[in-house]
Amino acid sequence: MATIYDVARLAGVSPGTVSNALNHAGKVAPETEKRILEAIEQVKYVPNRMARSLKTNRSRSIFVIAEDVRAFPAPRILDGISEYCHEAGYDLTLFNLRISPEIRNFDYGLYLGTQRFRQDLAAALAQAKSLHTCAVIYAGIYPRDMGNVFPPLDIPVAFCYTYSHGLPSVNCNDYTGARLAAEQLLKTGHRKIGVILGKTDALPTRRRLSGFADALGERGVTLPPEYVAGGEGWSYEDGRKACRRLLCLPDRPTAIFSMSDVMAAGAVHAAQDAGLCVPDDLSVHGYDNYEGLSFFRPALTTIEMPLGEIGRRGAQLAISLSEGRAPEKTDVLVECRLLERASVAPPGKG
Amino acid sequence: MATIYDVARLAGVSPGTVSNALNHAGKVAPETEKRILEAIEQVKYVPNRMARSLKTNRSRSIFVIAEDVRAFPAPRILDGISEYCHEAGYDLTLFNLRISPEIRNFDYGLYLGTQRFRQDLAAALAQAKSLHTCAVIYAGIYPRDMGNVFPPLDIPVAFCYTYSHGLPSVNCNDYTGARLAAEQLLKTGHRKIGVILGKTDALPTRRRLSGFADALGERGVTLPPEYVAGGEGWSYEDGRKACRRLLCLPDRPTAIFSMSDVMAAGAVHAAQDAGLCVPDDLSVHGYDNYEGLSFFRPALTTIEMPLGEIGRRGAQLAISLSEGRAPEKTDVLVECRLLERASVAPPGKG
DNA sequence: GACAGAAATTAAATCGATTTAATTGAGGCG
DNA sequence: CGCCTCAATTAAATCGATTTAATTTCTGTC
Repeated sequence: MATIYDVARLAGVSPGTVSNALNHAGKVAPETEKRILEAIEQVKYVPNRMARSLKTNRSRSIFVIAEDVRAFPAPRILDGISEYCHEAGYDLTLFNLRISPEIRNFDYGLYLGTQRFRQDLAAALAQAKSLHTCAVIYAGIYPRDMGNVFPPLDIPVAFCYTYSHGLPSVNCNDYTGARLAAEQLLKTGHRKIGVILGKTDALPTRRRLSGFADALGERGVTLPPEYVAGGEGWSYEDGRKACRRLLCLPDRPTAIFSMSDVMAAGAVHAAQDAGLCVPDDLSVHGYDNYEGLSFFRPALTTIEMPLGEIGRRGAQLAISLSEGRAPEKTDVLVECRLLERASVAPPGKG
Repeated sequence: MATIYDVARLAGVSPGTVSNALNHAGKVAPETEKRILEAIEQVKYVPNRMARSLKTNRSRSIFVIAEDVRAFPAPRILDGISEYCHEAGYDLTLFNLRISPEIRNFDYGLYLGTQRFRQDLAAALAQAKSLHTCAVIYAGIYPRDMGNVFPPLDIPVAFCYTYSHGLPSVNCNDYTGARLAAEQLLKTGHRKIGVILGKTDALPTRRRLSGFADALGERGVTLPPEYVAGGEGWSYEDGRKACRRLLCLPDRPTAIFSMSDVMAAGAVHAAQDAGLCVPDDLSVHGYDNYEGLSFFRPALTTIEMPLGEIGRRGAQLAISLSEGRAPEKTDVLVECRLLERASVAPPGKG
């Protein structure tokens, strides 16, 4: 590998001048610069980032800790992070916590309190320190407060799809997202609308519920307590069970807003099992735009979360922070988007 | 940040001794080591990887170039790579080429020949060189030969889910994978079996076809030319069209082997549109275990590709290479696994 | 008690860049 | 012509680790 000394010798200048040509445009005479550039080309010189970072104490690298890189939502967030980092000239080191699917579904909340999780996180952060990374991005699989488990750190941190005390974070606006769903169902003509909640104690559940109820209320539509089902979790089975409950009601809803697509899929199947056709007899509105259901029939009308944007904004936040620019807002909320597809139709057709 | 000098001063030794304690077990007297370890603990010393790598000229890092980190199969491959790297004490720098979904579906082959792709790849490799990364892993979205576009490199490279001339690579065994599917259909009692091909010129298509035909042949079952459909692409629509064709046959097959799950989904819908019930009237066997169809009903019987394993073996290969150990095999094929689900049943029930 | 040899430790050089302070050279002006 | 200024360049120090060669300390033996 060619070094800056090789380039300097070939161009007949000192290493300092080569460095100046590379890093401080205008400090070197044009014809000298030209000679240097030619020499660089000739010996195929690529600066050694180790040496540079050692001297400058700035690595131009971002350290991403992902809870589970394999599954939704991580890949899309990672894509956004990677895109922004690339544009900003940073490179990206990835650390996957590898929270297994079993843990995700069954004892995720518990897991975060375990010794094992703390150790893995500590190992990740030690690696980040050791690499003298400019900033850390923590990308969660679930919006929640990491306050109890994230140790204080002397490197700037941004949280994507999670948050932690007052630290910078980027999340979806669940309140307005749920409003979009409500408005869509109202617009389509529904007045008797049921809701399938996510896990009750989860923040997104509460925010989505309040957005949804507010939007209904503004149009004079009430949400009776018996129309609100679910609350145990986010799974297919949860959605199925909750939908069955709603369908047993004497005056059953004509539409259901499910707080996740996976639960919506369960709800659709429950309706079908009860002999109902979706959307003709019952409309089902999802949330997430979960890619695991891209071939689901009927195609789910849903709320798309801008995960790529979350990653991009997270990276932006992290890089601003590391460059000493204080961001104007540390708690960024990005807006969701309605995707009109086939699972919502006017009521009373069937 | 504490340095090795701080530790040395606090422990009353020289920096060299601290370094020895850390890197050459047994070279330092036990009680000295204990003092050093305490000092490290006390000042929270974490070695500076820049400085270490600069001196040793070994970064203990792996550079992963992914064609599209957002979508199948990259996340699962990345997970495997990340797992192995972590175990081996390497860190992982990610570079996403960001091949967009439109390009993937329409002019992917063409795209690889473009100036733009070459430039992006060159940028990635320059970054890898600049970071003095130990090895590069190229993770494709599609098994094919990168020979025409991958420039010669002075860093070891391993290819995952792609290959390049005689360079080390890890792929799925398409031949035995397709045999598994054939054996499953035969075992279930089918004798009239149609095939929906992937893109004709793709290597997986040819390998899967020959495995499938061989397995049938060994049991005395022939694969008449009119039972082989598709060949244009891998999409839902391709599967749908191909299935329609097969169902129009005078003596239509009782089972169909589709070379991708997405095409299998199209095939199932084509059968349903033709008034057939899957699996009672027609069995459909998929390939890939594509997660986008995890909620598809009927659940697809399919061949699972061990993508995590591909990543793990790729990382293993890359790290062996970088440490100067020549791997015994440079063209690794990992075995697929049959997933029995609901879309395959004995014939003649309907 | 002297001395060889082994064990433990250290001083100093080094990796490849950046940066500061010093130096050189050119041009302008009285 | 001499002096000052400004631009361009360079020499040398530095970042924080590892490593080599040198040095010190310790042990055992005759």
